[in-house]
Amino acid sequence: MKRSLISDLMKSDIVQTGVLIQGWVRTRRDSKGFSFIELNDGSSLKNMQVLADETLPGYNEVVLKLTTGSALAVEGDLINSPGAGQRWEIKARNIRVYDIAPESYPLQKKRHSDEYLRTIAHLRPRTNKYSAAFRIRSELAYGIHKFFKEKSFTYIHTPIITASDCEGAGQMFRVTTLEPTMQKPVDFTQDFFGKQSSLTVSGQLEAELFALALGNVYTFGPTFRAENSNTRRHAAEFWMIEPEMAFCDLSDNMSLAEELIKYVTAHVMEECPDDIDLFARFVEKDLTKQLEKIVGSEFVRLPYRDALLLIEKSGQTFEFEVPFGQDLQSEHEQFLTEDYFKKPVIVYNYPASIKPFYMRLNDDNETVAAMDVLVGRVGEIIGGSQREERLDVLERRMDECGLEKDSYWWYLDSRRFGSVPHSGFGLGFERLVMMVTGIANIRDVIPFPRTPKNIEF
RNA sequence: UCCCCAGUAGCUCAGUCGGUAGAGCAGAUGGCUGUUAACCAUCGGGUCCGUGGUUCGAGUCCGCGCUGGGGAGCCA
Repeated sequence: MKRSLISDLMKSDIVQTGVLIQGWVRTRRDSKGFSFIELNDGSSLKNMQVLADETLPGYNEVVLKLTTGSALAVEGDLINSPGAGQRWEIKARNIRVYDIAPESYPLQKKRHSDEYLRTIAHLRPRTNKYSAAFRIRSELAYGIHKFFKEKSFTYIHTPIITASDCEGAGQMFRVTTLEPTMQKPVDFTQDFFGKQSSLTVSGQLEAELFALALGNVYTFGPTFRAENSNTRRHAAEFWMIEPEMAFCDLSDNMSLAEELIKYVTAHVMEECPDDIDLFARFVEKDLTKQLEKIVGSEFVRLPYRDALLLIEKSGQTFEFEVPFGQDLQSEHEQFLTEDYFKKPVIVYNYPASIKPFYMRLNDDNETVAAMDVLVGRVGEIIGGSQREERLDVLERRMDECGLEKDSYWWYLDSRRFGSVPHSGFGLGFERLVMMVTGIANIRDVIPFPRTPKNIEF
């Protein structure tokens, strides 16, 4: 008999005889002469209520011994449930036990704290909240590919191991086959690649090269930062989406960022209504309103200078002041997105001094064509810019940043041979999942999070 | 890396003024009921994070360490 998914059976219009479901027991309730078993197979939040009668073979030895977490196959008939609370149930004809979970099974049929579930990350996808989170994560990933496919972007796989150091994005993890040693200097000519190499902190530079060939491209892959960040929004290994578009200026870039966020948000609201509803009820009370706002309103576009003025004139007391030339603090971002505009805000034209070399210098010679998309609760979800396409300006900026130009010869070549205006950005995938679900900690939106001092599982 | 908070039963947590540990859930046993995180009764269950100190006496006070969380910075 072919296995049916509980999610499909729940949508059935008719009673069905002879169906097979397989899954894990969430709870069992006994009555005189029969038991109810709630079975979940991960296909959706919904459990199938299984009616197990005492006439079943092995009822006393098997059914009455079933514990939360046990694995079963149930053959039976899909019938209308006479009880309140569910439309369908399965009257079992045969129950096959794969495994009885012992009493040491760590998940109970009650609410656990996120902190505890993190210590059993191998089992937490069996809970409602985490199964919902990871179904949404999957659907978001699909939505992103669908968006770019519909816009005729080409999906590029940029390298994960790289030799380009200091791409402007922080500390990198070393990749080496050399034995660990405290001895210095290390002779990297003896190493696997004959050169010092690392895990990528961004696929952007490589994506730019492909944008200057294929027009519109994007990457979607893992990214690594060896920063000692201990916050709810940073992980050492995370996934990033990086579109890169030729013949595209900062304004087009912002438009695409806004369109992408709206598209994928609407996509999961459409495809995962039950899962979203769980988060709206139990995790972030305001979630539905927030998501509707994201999908339905125009994002604010605010030059950096104007952002400073707003913060100054707000009358609010902040812990930090923001003189020109410094980045906005978290509290300022929160003020803009949560208090003042109450919707996503794109801050652009930042001072060149706080942004990396590849961002295009504006005519004022002081700011660059950078943009950050800020959303409530999560903060910076996108960072991007128009890229510096003028070779002389780019080289000057690299000098100012103290970069070794020779090792970027291939990047600079793109400005020598048919250079054009182009733009792109990086979207933090985990932060997107946080935005859409209301989950507050990045460690809870990635299956097995990597953070400082944490690499279990 | 800096600042703040927490660590007590398998899980969630209470523990007063420093006087020797408790509830709910989970588990086991029995009962009841087309049940809905079922319900009722009984029972078992503790390295009070570790370490040193103060004290007649420390879960409780103090020092150090470990782990977790929140905030800040770095950013996606």
